[in-house]
Amino acid sequence: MREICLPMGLTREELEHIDHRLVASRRKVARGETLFRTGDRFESLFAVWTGFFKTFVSTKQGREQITGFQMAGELIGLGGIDSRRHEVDAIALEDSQVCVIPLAELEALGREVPALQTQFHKMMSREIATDHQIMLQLGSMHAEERVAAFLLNLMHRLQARGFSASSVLLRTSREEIGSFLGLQLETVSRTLSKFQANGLLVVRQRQIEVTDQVGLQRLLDGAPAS
Amino acid sequence: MREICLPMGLTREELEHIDHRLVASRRKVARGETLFRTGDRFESLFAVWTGFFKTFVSTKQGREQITGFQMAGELIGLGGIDSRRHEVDAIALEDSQVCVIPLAELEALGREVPALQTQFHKMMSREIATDHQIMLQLGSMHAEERVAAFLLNLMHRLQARGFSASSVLLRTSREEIGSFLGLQLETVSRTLSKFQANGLLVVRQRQIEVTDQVGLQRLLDGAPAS
DNA sequence: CGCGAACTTGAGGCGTGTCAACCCCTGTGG
DNA sequence: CCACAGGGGTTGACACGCCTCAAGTTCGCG
Repeated sequence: MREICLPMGLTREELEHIDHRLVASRRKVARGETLFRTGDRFESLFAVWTGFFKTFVSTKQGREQITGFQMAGELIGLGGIDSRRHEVDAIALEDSQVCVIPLAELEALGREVPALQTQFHKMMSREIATDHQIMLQLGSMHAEERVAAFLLNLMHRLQARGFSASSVLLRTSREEIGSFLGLQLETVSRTLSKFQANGLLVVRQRQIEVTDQVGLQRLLDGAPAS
Repeated sequence: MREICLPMGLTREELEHIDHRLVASRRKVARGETLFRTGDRFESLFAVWTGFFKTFVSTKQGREQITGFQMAGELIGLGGIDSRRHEVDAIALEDSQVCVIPLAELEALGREVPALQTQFHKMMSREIATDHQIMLQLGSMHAEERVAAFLLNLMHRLQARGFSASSVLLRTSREEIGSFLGLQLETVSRTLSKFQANGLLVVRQRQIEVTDQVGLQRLLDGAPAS
């Protein structure tokens, strides 16, 4: 399987056609390093190749809201196309590599290769649908439901990439999880402790062993917490 | 000025080329009527032509989170492109008309008219950026800040369409505002009453007269409520 | 004109925020 | 190899903002 940066259901010929034209360059981003900042001029999208990122918006007063965590195969920067300025900060949470995808190139190639165009639209659409689910969490769920949803979502994405079905190594601090979920870090910590007390999982720092995935899911399906 | 459904910075010739090919049909949607439901097969986007809509996601238990209110010139259904299924319900809040835009047509035309393609990408991107701002509200703002942000956003969008700068006729119930902001309807009502008591605005049912827009903005910029 | 939905307002409870103390890892330098 | 520093994490006590429940009012619509 050829290495590609946009994981798209394209034929081999289409891939040959695209590949080196689309991905202008690779870029390494060390843990803690900033990929781009809010207000930076937008020219390219970034596809995560290896590693893990967070993106966040902030208020003038410095409050931050994490808008997403991105792993291999996911795009960063889609919100900046409209204004030609990035509207989030993007920071690597571990040593990472990204593919740089100039938007102008992507649009031009999309005109030649309809399957690429369609794939791009699907990826934008998926981000919108995902964001709506996050709104649902932030707007209508209690702390335990939010944390359960966060863990399950992370597990599903890791499983889709071939990682363990039950063991999750968080790349994020409690504070970052809290910022994403609209909770304080203490609430995240307490919730994880409670899940452990209830036999749903075992916490060891950032290593989470989920022993009862069904039980976590049941929290989301309306079962009252015990 | 010719009537168009995608308000795009296109030349006259480009418009001639597109218009009747792109907009397959118009559709009237009466107040309270459903445009589409979650799970419905996705084939077309909808551009609001006249009127006002809400979109919302729901949990299995029936909790609802409104993900947005759409007015003239805004697209509905972008989140359904990826899965080919709608991922929200869309309901008209007043008698409305929408343009039906088959996605296949839009993509095909986008290949012929780059400016249309770019415009479409911008509109998807704008939805993403907007959603991030909503996450910021839901995740990190207090009730008063959320209501202030909601009102200011509504005023800006109405002003951009040539409506009054200070008088807003809400098309939404307190409950719908609360669902959008992650608050209970009583909290919305109380907050509006408090704003009135503080001289920021005058509430008469769904008619809001904003008498101190700067004061509302100051609430968002970190001034403590009085 | 009258019914029901929408809205307002109050009282009290609860979930999460806030503040603080302590612990546990990790990495670093002696 | 150990001592130490420091950030990240856990846990407790308390406060408070918002939710919940309830009653009463107003308005819109049939």
